[in-house]
Amino acid sequence: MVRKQGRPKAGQEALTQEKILRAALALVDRDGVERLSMRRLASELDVDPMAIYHHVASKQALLSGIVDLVFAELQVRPEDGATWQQQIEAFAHAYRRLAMAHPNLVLHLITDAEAGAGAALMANELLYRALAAAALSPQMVVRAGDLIVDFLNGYVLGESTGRLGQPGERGEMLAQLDQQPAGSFPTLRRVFATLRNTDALANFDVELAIVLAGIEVLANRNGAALPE
Amino acid sequence: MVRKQGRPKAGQEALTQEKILRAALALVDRDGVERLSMRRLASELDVDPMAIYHHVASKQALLSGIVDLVFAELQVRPEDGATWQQQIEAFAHAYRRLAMAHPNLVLHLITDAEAGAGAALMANELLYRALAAAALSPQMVVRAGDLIVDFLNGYVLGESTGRLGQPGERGEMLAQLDQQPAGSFPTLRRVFATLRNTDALANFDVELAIVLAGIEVLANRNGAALPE
DNA sequence: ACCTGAACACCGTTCAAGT
DNA sequence: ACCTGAACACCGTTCAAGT
Repeated sequence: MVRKQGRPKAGQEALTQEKILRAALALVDRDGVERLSMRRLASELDVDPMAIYHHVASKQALLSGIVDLVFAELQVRPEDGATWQQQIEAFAHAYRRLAMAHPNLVLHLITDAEAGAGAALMANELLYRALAAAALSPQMVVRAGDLIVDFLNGYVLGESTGRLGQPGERGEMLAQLDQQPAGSFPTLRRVFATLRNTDALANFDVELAIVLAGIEVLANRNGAALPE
Repeated sequence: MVRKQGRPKAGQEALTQEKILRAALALVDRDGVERLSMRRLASELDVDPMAIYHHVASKQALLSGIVDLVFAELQVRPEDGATWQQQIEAFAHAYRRLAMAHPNLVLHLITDAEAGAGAALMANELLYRALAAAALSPQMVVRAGDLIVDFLNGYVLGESTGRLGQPGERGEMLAQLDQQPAGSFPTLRRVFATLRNTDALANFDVELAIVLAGIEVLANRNGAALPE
C-alpha cells in the first residue's frame, strides 16, 4: 500500500495520459460511467488521486478523452463498387458496432459533441459522399445526413439502455399494458396480439431500410444534384 | 434561517411530493440536472435536506418523478379527418415541443425508460393507430413506430445539446473543418461551400418527411395489413 | 407523522510540500 | 517534472432524536 513519492525511476513505468484514458475506459466498460471517479481510477492505477491531474485537466476532460479514444476506432473502409445505399449501411453498421462495444459510454459518445469532433468530420465526409452519390442537392445532403445521424443516435441509445430487453420480449411495455383496464389502448393490444412470441430480429436493418427508402424518394423527386 | 421542528401546524403549508417535484423541475429547468442536489432542493424549499426523504425515496426516484411530471403534459388531440401522415406529424411536433420546453431534462426524458412508461403507452397507442391506418403489417407497425421514436429521440437530443447552435451556422463543424489541411474532406467542403450563409430552417419537418416517405414506400410494398 | 441534525462514506479540485 | 497528502466545499443517505 505504500507508494514511492516523486518522479518514478527509470525502469518503473511512468503514468501517461494514454494509460490513464485506457484505464478509465476499462473502468467505464466494466462498471459504468457513474462509477468512474478520479479516486477510484487512481486506486486502479495504484497512484495518488491527484497524480492524474498532471495528465488530464479535469474529470470532464477525462471523459472527453475517452470519447475521443473510442471514436478513433471508427473506421469504415469505403468499398469502391458499392451503391450509395451500401455505403450508408456500412457506415451505420460500423457506428452501431462501435457504440455497442461500449454500451456504458453511449450517452457520452452521443452527447459530448466537441469530443469526437474529429471523428464526426470523418463520419460526415463518408456520409455526405454517399448521399452526394444519390444525386441529392447540398441542402438535402445535409438534411439526409442529419436524419441518419439522428436515427443512429436514437437507435443506439435505445439499444444501450435496453429498450427491448431480449429478443421477442417487449418487456416493460407488455407488463404495463397488462395492468391497464381492458379496452384501453386498443391498437397496442391488436398489434402486440399478433406479435407475442414473434421473434425480434434485424430491427436495425429494417429501420435503416425505411430511412434509405425515404431518401431515395427524395432523390428521385429532386433535380439539383451536387456539382462535381 | 431558524426553522420549526416537527410536524407543521395547521395554517403552515406542509411539504408534499407534488411540491417537491415541482420545485425540483424548476431547479432543473433553471440550472440543469447536474446542479440538482437534495441539499440544494431542500434549501430552495426552506427545509432540512432530510425532510425530502419522507416524500421521495431517493434522488433516482426524484428524477423519475420529474420525468413523469413532464410526460404527463404530452397531449396530442387526435384529429378525426387527418391522414396517417398528419397524425404522426402532430405527435412528432407535440413530442418535440415537450422536449424543448425542458431542454435540461431531455437526456433523462429519453433515457429513463421506466419513468414515463405510462406516457410511453399512450404515445405508442397514438403512433400505432396512425401506422395501422397506413395499412402496415403488425411487424411493420412496430418497426416503423420504433424508427419514429428513435428519430425523435435522436433529434431532440441533438437539438437540446445545441448540435447546431443558431440558424445558419454549423459552428463547431465549420471551425474544425477550417483547421484541416486543404484537400481533406472534399465532399464536406463541397456541400458546405454551397451552403454557407444559407438559412437553416425547418430541418425537423424535412427529416420527418423523409421518414414518412420511407414508411409510405413500405406500406405500398406490403400487403398484410392489420386485421380490424 | 413529520421534520431535524449529526454522522458516514463518498465526491472533484486546490495547493503546498516532498523528491 | 512528477507525485503526494492534507484540506475545502461539496455530495446521497442512514439513523437516532426531537415535537
